[in-house]
Amino acid sequence: MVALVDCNSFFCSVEKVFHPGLHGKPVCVLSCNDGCIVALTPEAKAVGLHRGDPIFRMKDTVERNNVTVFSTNMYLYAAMSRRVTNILRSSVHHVENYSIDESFCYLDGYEGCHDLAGYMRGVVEKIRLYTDIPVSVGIAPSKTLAKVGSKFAKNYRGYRSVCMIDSDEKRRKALELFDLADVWGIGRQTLAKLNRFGVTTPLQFADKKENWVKSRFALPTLQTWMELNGIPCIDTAEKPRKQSICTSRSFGEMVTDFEALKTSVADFAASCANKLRGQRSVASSVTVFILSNRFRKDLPQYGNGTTVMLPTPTSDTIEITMAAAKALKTIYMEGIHYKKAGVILGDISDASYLQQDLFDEIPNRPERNQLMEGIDRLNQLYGLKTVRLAAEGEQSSIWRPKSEHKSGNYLSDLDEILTIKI
DNA sequence: TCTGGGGTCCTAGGACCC
DNA sequence: TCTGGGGTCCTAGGACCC
Repeated sequence: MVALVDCNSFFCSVEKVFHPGLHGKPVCVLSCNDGCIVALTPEAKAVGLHRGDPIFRMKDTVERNNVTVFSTNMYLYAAMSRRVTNILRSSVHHVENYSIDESFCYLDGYEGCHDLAGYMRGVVEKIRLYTDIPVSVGIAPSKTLAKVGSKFAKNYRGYRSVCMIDSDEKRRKALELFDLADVWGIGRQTLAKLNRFGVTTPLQFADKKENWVKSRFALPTLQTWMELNGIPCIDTAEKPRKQSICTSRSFGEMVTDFEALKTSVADFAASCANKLRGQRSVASSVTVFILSNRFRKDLPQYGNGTTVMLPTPTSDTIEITMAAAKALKTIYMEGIHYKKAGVILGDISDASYLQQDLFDEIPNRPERNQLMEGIDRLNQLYGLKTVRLAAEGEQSSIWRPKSEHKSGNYLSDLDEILTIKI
């Protein structure tokens, strides 16, 4: 059996930990640049807000219902996520971190000595006690069914945070009541296709013959079908190295000037290089893309991207930033109001396997690597971007995303730790 | 005025090889 | 008269996830 542990409205729950008084109140957290709603509490849903709503359109609803709005604060959420994961790892032998707010716990070996649901309820209580984050748990023979279970646990109090699907009757009952669109692995396209064949519930889908599914759908949908029938086949093992690393942002204000655009691309390139070194990798290609504002039909639209190859695989910020600048020059067009840009590193490999290149354009590579290590160490000690390239521009540049409702770095900045008066 | 960011996997088709 | 079979690798785009 496998358990999925899912944090309820995770980003909102984290904000609520540090803002006592929001309990039971509508809260939502915005995407970068204060754009759309990405997380919201049930109370916020109840007043008519949805995930994905652009916040500027919901201003009336927000004001009328006294909804508390937060800008995104990923450092805070990541720090809290690590705490939750640590508690899980201390409770269950084999834990796989699947996303910032979800983990799979493999319960092999726990069946004999524990009542599984009871055991996991203990874990839920521990997480609540130590972090104040509410979680929901689904337990089932496959991950897809565990996900179904966790949704039931979240939506019905009677389960007391843990829903176990451990018999065929329970499985069929759950799949009959569950929304097909909410099944893990069924996206919009697959849902529409299933509907065209008259399949409208997960149970109807699971009850189809294997050949029926095989002849109409590709492998991923077949796997979902197997999982719904209790046959585990989806592998979510944590990948040691990312195959591509991307940093992209929408701009706070639209950018027309090449130099301003260049500083944004330099900033993104440097972030990518930093992430790359973080996983001890090197990259061989740098892709830069730029986009105008697709919502402004009154302005000329333009979007383009290009990839440059690096002569030697590298994780050097200076080299990567220069390559990105070169790429940008070839796609920049004057007279466009740019809204977004991004940098993607590709052809990633392990830094330790890197062969020395006789014709390396950087003769003092070992020293350059030491320089990067030094920069990383300083930035780790004194905060991100404390030491950075001049090319990355001012922190006040117009392209920096808006973030008008951001809470503090309560878990990572000594000056911002909350003071509690008793 | 205003609309997110970062990934993975799969597949079809083309290019190329012997 | 009339043009094979089997394979790999790469890439772009689609679909999905959080």
